Amino acid sequence: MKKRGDYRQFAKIHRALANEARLMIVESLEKRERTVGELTKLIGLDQSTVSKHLSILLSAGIVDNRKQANNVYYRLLIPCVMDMFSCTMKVLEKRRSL
Amino acid sequence: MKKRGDYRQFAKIHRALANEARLMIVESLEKRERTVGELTKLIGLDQSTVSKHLSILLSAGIVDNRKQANNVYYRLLIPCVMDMFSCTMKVLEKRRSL
DNA sequence: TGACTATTTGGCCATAAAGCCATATACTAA
DNA sequence: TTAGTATATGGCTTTATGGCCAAATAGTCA
Repeated sequence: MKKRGDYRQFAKIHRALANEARLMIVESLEKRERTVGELTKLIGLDQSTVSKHLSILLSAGIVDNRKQANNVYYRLLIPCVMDMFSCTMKVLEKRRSL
Repeated sequence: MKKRGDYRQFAKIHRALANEARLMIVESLEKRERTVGELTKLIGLDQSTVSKHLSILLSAGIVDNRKQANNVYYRLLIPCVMDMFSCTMKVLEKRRSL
């Protein structure tokens, strides 16, 4: 990690994960792909809001999508994102132990 | 990862890493602790700005500090944060390959 | 004590993020 | 074609973020 642009990209990816709703989305995509409608029901925010969250995850490169009939299915592109969560969890544990 | 509060905490940690300057700070702390002054020189932003970035990392539980004479030394509390970067890098690689 | 150094805090401004509603687009099915 | 369903986009408001400057605080050393 050297160039200025890399930092920018890294920051963008972390920013994409810096929101409760998007974390819920990513976690729910761990097992299988889901439609926007399913995710909207799951998250409980306005459909347009969920759509915007998805476009943020998409442009960060964390998810991918495919269109089928009326639905757009989103899937997790980078499984190691879930591993990041285990580190995040360590931060929480450490903090609790202080 | 189940409770609403967990998502909030996770988001907070990722938000702390969602900024170029803070990423530079974290990376520079990988090898050794550093003073605010050293970090300020390294980052090239106003010293007060760097101080605020440090307090964000601190309250996220990512770094820790100790005071010695006139200086405050910051150190990386959770080394696995660096591992997260390797996943972030994978996101970038995947995206470039599309 | 007073001057000096290092760091933090408060105030302000400009920009970005997150939410909703209303509307537009894309596709399906009759 | 028309109606219906699923998703995305534009506009708006509120709140958060990131930067700087100026001032406050904490510690050192004559």
